[in-house]
Amino acid sequence: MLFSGLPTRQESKGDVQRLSSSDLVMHFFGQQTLQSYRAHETILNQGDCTGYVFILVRGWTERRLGLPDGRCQTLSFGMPGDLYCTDLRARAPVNYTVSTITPVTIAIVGKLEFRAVLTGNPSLSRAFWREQQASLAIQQRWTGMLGLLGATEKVAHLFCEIYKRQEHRGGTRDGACVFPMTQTQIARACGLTQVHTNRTIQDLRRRGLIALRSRRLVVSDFEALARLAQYDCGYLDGENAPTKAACATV
Amino acid sequence: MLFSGLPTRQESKGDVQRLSSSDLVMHFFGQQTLQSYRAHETILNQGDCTGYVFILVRGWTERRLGLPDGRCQTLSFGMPGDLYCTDLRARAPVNYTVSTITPVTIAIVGKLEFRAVLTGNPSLSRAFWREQQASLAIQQRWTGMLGLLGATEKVAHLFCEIYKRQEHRGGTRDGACVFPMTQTQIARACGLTQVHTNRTIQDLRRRGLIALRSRRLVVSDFEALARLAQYDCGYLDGENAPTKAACATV
DNA sequence: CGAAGGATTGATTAGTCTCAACGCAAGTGG
DNA sequence: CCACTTGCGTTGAGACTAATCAATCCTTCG
Repeated sequence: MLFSGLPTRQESKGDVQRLSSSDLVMHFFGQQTLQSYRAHETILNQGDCTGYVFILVRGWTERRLGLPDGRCQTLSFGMPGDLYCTDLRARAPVNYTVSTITPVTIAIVGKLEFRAVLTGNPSLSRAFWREQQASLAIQQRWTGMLGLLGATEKVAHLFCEIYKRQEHRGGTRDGACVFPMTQTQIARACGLTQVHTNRTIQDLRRRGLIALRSRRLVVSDFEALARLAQYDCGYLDGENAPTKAACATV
Repeated sequence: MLFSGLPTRQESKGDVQRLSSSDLVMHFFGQQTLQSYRAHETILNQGDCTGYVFILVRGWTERRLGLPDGRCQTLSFGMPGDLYCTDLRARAPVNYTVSTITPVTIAIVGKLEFRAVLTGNPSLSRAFWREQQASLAIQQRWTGMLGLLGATEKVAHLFCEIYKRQEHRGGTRDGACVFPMTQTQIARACGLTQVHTNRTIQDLRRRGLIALRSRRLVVSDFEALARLAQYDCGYLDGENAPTKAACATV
């Protein structure tokens, strides 16, 4: 989300905390390499060591964790502004695989250069840190969801997250947004079978909570969906306090 | 893990990447406030906004995510050296609850002060960043394990993780280590029922993979346990490359 | 128009949860 | 020192969720 202002250029003012003032942007956009991928290609392989940071500029990606026995689980979906390979040590291996869902453009910045820019730029540095905090928060939330929600709730939660993340960047209209993932990909993210995911989605449709067709998601009643999914959007931007959810005493 | 050298003082040399040189340590240990808790107390509440960073100095903690409906899921276990509240913005809310498993001592450092020290100290700053990366890696791994492992594998995976994390700080002897969590707490971490966790542990015992009694875990054959759990220790220290696990093509 | 990938349906099975007890050990108060 | 309490671990039976296997249908795209 660090560079979420880049593609649309709409956050450039009024939000002091976010960094999208053009001089910061230019630090990278003057010197970077852009690279394009088609859908269903692999950008990074689990175990790779690269000297670059990857900034997703256009398109959607999927970050997966592979197990020795071949199974794999999606850890997060990426959309423009997301970063990969943020471990700035020169030869740090990544412990996930990143592949494209749609056609994708990424900006590649050398880690050395990236570090140099950060060092000379406290506000960029702070934004970078915030970005990292947000990733961790999302990942924690995802852990929670997988651990304690049932199938319907999980899928609903994913819909909520994707919808809200797009709303943040102004990517929603009339309760609808882009949703390029197939049911198989949803399944991998929710730790379910593709078949069961299908039945789950049908269930959500029948209840009138969502519509999903031709790569678009329509959420007519977000509140209802969020209630079902126990979704709490507080974690996405660290600004709003999350609800102080009751939690059984240990 | 940032300050993992503190309690035992055994990493102070030879490891350039880790920071435990006493001058760095003193930055905090000269000025901090120490605070003690008994077992089963709450240190931080989901939704709290504090101006402090918490450094776990002694004991074990549990970080939980609570849902509106009261259910909760453990996100990670904390042991000496772990940090909480690393979002350095003054009034950032935490989106998890931290409570003690054993008696605990924590060091409390004001965020302003913490930031100031970081700013003047690139190597500490880098270590802090690494620490954050490690948390994210652990959280990703946890997400993966909840999503795709079965009950037995999950529990085995948790045992592997706890064992390895202690091994890193020299906390193991003859394949044994401290393990203060109850079966209920294990269950909350693995997204299982306490009852089912119990049967699962019995199963692991019967197979001769572990022994667990009076708050100690004995792992006679780590390799076997790791194989069952699909455990790959590469992610704990970013130094070793994780295995390039095969991952089905998208 | 045919091929391929994605979505849907049905029948069956495996894994996990739920509910309900009971056992055992450590700690507490009389 | 014993009776009581409390927390943790263990066991059993039955219900239910989600996985598996196997087709079939629909849509998109070359």
